[in-house]
Amino acid sequence: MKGAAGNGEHRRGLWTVEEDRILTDHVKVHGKGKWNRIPKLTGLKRCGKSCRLRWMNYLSPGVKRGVFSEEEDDLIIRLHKLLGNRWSLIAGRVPGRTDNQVKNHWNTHLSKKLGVKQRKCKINASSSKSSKELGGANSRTELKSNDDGSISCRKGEAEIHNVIEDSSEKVWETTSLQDPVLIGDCYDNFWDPYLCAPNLMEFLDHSLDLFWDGM
DNA sequence: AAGCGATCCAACCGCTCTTAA
DNA sequence: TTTAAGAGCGGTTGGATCGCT
Repeated sequence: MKGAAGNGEHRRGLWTVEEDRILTDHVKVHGKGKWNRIPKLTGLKRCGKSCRLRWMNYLSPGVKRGVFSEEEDDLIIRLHKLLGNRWSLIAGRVPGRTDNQVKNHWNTHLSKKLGVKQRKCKINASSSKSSKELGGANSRTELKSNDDGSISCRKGEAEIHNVIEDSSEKVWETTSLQDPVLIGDCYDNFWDPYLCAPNLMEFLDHSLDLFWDGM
């Protein structure tokens, strides 16, 4: 690994069972947040950022582990086509999966499966470098399509959100009249129309069509 | 069994955004 | 309005494991 964190003050590398236990116990008692205070309060020799990442990507009870299902793959591929490398947004629509998981899965499996060339998203709206190059906050609202078909920018993030949410609502309206058909190992207490609607991909395709028509 | 390259994925970094004082 | 701290994001790295020779 690289860089400034290796100053001897904080441990790096894989987390031990004991460290996991300490962090889990702390979050159970105090809740999430104030990550930078956790090392002081618990004695963990990890930086706050590392604690947050470990909780979000591994220890949080909502995190699903194991292989990705066909449905998840399909959903990720479609969302990536719409959103590009907006991993957190994509992960937000894939229940139980974190942005890191989705990103890794895309880079190691799906991009190969689709034959997508690895290339950087030059106008990725959340990319620190690109937003700097494009000059600040407005860069989030100007989009254009990439060679690989993904959208980099043109509509604002909120609008993209709206398209996804609209689609979600339509799926919900329709499917709530039916008995849910759970695909794969859906979570207890979690029901996501994207995963459960029989025709969910048609809805998503339709919403994508509407999205493109409006551009 | 040993060596070695390929693959996977957890973890880190640098940066921006958000929020509270 | 400014500023500092906290939170979050995407890109990248490197250690562990796998599979082939």
